[in-house]
Amino acid sequence: MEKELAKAYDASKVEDEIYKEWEDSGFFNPDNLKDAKKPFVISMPPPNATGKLHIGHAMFLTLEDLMIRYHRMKGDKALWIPGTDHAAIASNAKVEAQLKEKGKTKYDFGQEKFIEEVQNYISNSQDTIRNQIRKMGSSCDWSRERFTMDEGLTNAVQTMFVDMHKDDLIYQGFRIVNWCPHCESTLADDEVEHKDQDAQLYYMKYGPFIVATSRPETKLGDTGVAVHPKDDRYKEYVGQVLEVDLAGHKIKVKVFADPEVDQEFGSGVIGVTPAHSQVDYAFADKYGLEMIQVIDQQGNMTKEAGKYAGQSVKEARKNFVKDLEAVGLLDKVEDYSQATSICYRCGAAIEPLMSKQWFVNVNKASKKLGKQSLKEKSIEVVKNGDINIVPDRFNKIYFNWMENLHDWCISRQIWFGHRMPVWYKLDDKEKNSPVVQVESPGKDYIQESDTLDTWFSSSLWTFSTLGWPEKTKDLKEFHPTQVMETGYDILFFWVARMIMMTTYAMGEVPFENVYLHGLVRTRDGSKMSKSKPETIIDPLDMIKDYGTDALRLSLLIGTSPGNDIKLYKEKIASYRNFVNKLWNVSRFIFSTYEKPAGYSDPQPETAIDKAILTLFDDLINKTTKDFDKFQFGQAGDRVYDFVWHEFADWYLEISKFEKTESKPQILYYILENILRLMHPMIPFVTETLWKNLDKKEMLMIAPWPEQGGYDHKEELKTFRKAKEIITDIRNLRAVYQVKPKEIINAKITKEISAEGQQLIANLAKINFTNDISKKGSVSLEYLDLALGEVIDLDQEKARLEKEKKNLENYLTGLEKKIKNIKYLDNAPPNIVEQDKLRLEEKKAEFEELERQLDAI
RNA sequence: GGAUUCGUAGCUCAGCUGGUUAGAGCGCUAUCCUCACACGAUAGAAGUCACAGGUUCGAAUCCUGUCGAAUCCACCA
Repeated sequence: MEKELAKAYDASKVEDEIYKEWEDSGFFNPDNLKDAKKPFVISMPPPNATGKLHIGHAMFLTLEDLMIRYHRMKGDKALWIPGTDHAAIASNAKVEAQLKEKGKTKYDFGQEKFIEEVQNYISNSQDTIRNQIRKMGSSCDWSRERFTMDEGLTNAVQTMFVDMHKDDLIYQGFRIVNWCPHCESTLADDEVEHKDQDAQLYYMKYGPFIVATSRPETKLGDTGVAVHPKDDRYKEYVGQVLEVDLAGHKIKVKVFADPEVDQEFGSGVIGVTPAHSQVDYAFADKYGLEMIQVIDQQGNMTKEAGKYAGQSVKEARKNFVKDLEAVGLLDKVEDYSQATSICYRCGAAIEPLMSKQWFVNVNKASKKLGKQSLKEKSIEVVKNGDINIVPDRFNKIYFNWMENLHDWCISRQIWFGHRMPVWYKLDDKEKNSPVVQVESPGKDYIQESDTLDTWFSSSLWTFSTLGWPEKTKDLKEFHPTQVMETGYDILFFWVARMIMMTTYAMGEVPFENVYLHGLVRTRDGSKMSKSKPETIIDPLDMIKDYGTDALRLSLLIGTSPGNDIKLYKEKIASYRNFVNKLWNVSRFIFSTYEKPAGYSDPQPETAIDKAILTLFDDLINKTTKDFDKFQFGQAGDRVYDFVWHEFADWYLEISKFEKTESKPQILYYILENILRLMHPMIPFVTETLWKNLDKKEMLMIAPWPEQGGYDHKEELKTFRKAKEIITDIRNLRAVYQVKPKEIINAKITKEISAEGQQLIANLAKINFTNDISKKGSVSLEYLDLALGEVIDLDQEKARLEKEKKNLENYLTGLEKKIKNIKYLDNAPPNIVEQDKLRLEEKKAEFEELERQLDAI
């Protein structure tokens, strides 16, 4: 023992120092784990380099660090690769917002200068984030840290693009895409959110029809009218081309019949606007309709919109409706709830627009994928078990999404992001003849100004971080990775795309297991949001107040894979209390006993010794199994219970009077192995306490505990029985308000071992004597207790009667069960055996109760 | 319109392939500043496991339906 331990554990005093020792040791880097062979690799989901960590990050850092530390202790070559994501759209938006505060826009800077601004901003955020990851105790390999826009990863992105283009899996296409007028960029289908909004449905007179629409202004670009083939109301018009006058704006529409049309909705007539609706575009394709674009990329009306040209969509709608009304073309307006598309980043309404973009073809068979498409391959590797998703209900969700996947639009019109390796001749204004290669083809070429979807680069994350496309040693040794741990909210955005891109590029899966955690929510179950700052739990504040270990436990215990958790201060505080309990257990052991020689193989002497070692063996076994099955919450719960309610509450208390040579051995043995078992969950306090064991090596690389081979079932039973008797006596004391210090006389009425007597005497404050006064005495199984004058015999009788009744009911049920022939025929023998034993035990208890009642 | 999850003590949740009289933490009640810990100790109260059926010797656990909460997917003008 070097120094006295403080009365209470102060996390803030030790955590930074301990982290530095870990980091300096070099063991975060698996190359320094000398005897380790089997790789265990996790690629850290790279946080967006846009600000600071939130509680969701704390969640994944806790879970991933737990797995990494567990495997490192098990002797695996544990590698956790950290990194950050450039988060193209988010970074652009953040910096643009900052500029706006200064009254400027990105156009004041120009693309080059603006990108510099973004880079400055990102590099600041990265520093913050690195420190915060350290604060959580994360044992990741900083020497391998990557950034989605560093040189290596940029090379990977461009190489991938060129490869896929060669294989026709990336192509340029002119079609309807999701356009966010606020971000001024395209979005992928899954970056669009659908929300029901209160809207108006306008019924307008439209030639011979009435057409219902929520967006009247788009009707200016109509080129078709769709009705149902069986709708007799409109039969005569099908096949005709009509000229329709919309308050002075003339359009030509071709009438056609299609079974897709719902006769019940609106008027049963659809005005078809191919340039501004996905559905209508499909119609146009099928029936050969013209396309007229009436809305531009800023969300304003084009010159095709006639007198409304230049107006915003909103203005145009108002004015157009007014005009319709003026000439009596507006039939009626109804309120209804409309499923509107909004941008998942900024919340602006999405405009479906025609545009030339780059796409990943998910349906085209590829030689590289054994003649399967990206989609088919991605489904296959999950179906055949190459990838295991935890919890498995997400399999279904994954398959459903994959099966319905459309081509992925990967080009974005924002300035900051990966430039595409695409070049056009200077005079190719329409961008019709792209040259796809990493290097510029020559001076008379300019590079495509669009950038790539952020998820394109992150989908390469597991292998680009290991050096791909170079054939590096790391790539060979550490890919595929073992676990991808992330939130279920990015299953599609990220996990699915990693599977798609990695199976193509590497011919293998990116990871063997996917562990999906839930979202951290507020106490009432709502999402923590920036608009309600009081609901946000800042991990750094919690670390300051309660320590990192307490925060980590609060994110582990009581959680299960895929399920959301509610987090609040009181919860974290209760785990702070646990950490302090562990601290004081250790403090007691260290200050009471010198470290005994040879304690790693303790020799139990008493029944209690044997019982606690048996329980502890079981704990080691179950914790290991739970970790292997990703049941971290359960593992935490179990260890918590053992430490507090078996080891501290009973064994430690017993060691205070049952003085044997075995005690210091066993106390040190169990304590040391508790520190090992709990290290992956609460690394700081365990490593700090470990120092008092004077070990050569740090706990972080100490071997994972193995069972000691203690299996003393009889002694365990004795221990349980003793606890029961002691609790019963304590209960009586409480009921009759015997002073805690007062010693009760008792006579033994059945055989009871000397060890048992000692336990009862000390823990229930009993003095054994044959001379107890009959008055005010009560009989308990094994004992007659004299409770002095305090006892109320009537009250005691009533208490016992109640207990007897309970037991009687239970016994009746059990007896009936055991006599049931069907039960005997069907139940497994061990269950029957168990029940018979229980029946005997309870019968004995019942008889004892009767005896006690007679005595009163 | 498809799909999923959840509904267990006042609150937050465990309970994995059906087998003790259903558990924990917080809160609550009572007694204690007992020589590791008041971030503590001891004892206790508290649940028809949403509801209704079914399968089974046996159901909180499996199946069906109902009600309630939430989430995801989807091109309803």
